[in-house]
Amino acid sequence: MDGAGHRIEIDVGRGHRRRVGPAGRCQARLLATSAIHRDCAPACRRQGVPPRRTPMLASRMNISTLREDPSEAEIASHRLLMRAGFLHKSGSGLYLYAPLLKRVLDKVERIVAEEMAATGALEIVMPILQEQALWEASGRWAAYQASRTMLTVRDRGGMTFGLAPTAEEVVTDYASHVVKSHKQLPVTFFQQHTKFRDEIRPRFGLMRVKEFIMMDAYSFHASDESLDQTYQAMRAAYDRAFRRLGLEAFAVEADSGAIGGSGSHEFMVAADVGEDTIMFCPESGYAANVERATGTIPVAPAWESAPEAPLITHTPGVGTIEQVVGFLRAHGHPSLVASHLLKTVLFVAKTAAGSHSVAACVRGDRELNEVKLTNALTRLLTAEGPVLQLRPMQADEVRDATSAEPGFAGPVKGLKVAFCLADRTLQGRAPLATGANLTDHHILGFVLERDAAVPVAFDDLITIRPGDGCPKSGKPLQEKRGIEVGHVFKLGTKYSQAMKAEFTGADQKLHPFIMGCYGIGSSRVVAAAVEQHHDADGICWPTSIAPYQCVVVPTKTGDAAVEAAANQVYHELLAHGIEAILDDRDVKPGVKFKDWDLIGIPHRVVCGRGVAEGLVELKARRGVVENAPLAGAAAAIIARVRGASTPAA
RNA sequence: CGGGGCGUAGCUCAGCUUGGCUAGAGCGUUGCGUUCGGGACGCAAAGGUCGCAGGUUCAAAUCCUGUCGCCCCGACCA
Repeated sequence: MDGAGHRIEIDVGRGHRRRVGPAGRCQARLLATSAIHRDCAPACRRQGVPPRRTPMLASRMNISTLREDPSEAEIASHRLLMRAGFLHKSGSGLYLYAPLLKRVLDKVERIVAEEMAATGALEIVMPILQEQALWEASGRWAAYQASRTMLTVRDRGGMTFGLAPTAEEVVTDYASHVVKSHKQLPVTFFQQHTKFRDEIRPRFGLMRVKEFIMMDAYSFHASDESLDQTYQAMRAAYDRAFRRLGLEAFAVEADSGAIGGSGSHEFMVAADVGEDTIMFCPESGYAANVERATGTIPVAPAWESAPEAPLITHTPGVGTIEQVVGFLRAHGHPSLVASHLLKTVLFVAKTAAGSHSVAACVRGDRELNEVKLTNALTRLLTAEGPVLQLRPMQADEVRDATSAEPGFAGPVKGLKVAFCLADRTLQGRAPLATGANLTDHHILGFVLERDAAVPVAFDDLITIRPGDGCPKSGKPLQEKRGIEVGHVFKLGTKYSQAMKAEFTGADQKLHPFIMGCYGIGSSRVVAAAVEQHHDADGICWPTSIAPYQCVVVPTKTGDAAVEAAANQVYHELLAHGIEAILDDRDVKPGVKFKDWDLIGIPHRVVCGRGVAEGLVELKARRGVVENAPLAGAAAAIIARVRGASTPAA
């Protein structure tokens, strides 16, 4: 089979020169190329042979570049992937991967798979349709229905299925059937498959879509130490994979969200268009998603004019923090600042057992972090399972809970909520001002631990912001934006316990698996790579994931010497396993240059005016033009490609 | 789901306010010719149920009602 492939290539080379027909289209070329596609490439793929020798003529590649940006595309990756013809929108959040993108994605998946396999992980394929019963066994059906993340479908028999947003249930069920003994542990399974999430709002092209491709891995362990080892091995494998992918990615502490579990890190690619905010400390190396970040905040200056005892004060029409501060400063408290206020935000929290009203108190100058509140509530409500949904109270619910108009709530007499939490920075006996649960009134000189009319649980509830102290070094934290391209979780026994997935330990007793899970958004990696590697002319693919490594551009169609030179370089490259394109299109050179810059092929060989003197031009996508002798051109490109695709580890 | 915007040729958009000729332009596509180193030029051509449905009117891309879709800002996540 291999031999046949080679022979066909040579045929292409020979038939290539002869021109037939007035438009300069070459019949022999056409036939030979389609023969290759039919006979060689699929066969190679079937045998797992890398598609390295697939010859490619630009005239047969269905290149469809756009001169203008599609109106819907806002960020670079979306804009450029669309313009260069990598992507076609099929529906909102649904994309067709064009031939060029398929090649990029294949390379991403291949690198990820190699790094996973290098850790000893075993590749599998799981179904995308998952039975409701499995998800009920883990207890996640309700949560995913509540958040409406999972799209459900029904078959003709009336069975309900979910479209896989992730696969903990399926793989845990699998492990429980095939892993019986601690001697088989640890073991890690992974797959690279389509995931579906019913996104509230798909956006940014490939960045946030309903259907995407993700590598998801799941590890099973007999001990926490073993989980720790694999968790660290996975983090290291991610580092290697992202380096090979040409991405600058870094790990940050993260919230584990709906997946659950104890420890969790996200892998971020720094980008201004990223949807996540990261707090970090250059001093200590601390980095965390703002959903999760902790830190120290400056102590509020003393409020000197505070009353000794709680004092109900008429504050007509001032419901917001700014208004209250302004009013009180004008009425006898000129030194009062927002940090002297206690802000009470009211929520309704839903669990499997029902709904609860919740009051959350934070210092007036700080923002409440709803992720932290959700987690704090979940800890408080251990018996009821996790908080499935947290939403702010509507105005009429606020009136019911406080007997006052919105804007005057406080943890004082008249507050009717099931739970009251307060940020731990409010601990201590400093007097504050807070709503009086009475329209147009606040209470001044309020000391939370002395005067609260409801039981208060303290927890970390505020959103950390730049300038707050790093929890490790105490130095000011900084902020940046990132694209989440990967995530690692320690799941513990959350799923194995719920689903009774157990193995026999050395003690001859049954134990639930201790689990970890790990994901890399392969299709999002592609978008992130473009965000990180582009310029005004188009995409600049890292060589490791470029759809092709080199393009050979003859600038004079019809000039026999130029075409011969281009053919020679092209076939030399192919013969050495370089993924090369020959731009045989009968268009002006400028069109070719623009196209390849936009598409982002890393290396270019131009055969044109220098050919008469035996010279061609070499140019890296971001480099400058260099002249080289025709005879050494292919070798030079080969050296560049090889050098780039094996980065120092 | 709340707030904002948009649906007219493959793409980017004019036209709509103030209803009225055969619905336009640029890019792209096809043919012929001239060109040929950074998105050439000339000539010719194809391509539209103006998102869909209903209404008002002698007459609707244009006005009204409904509906569907898409995009942007906020709450979910790889």
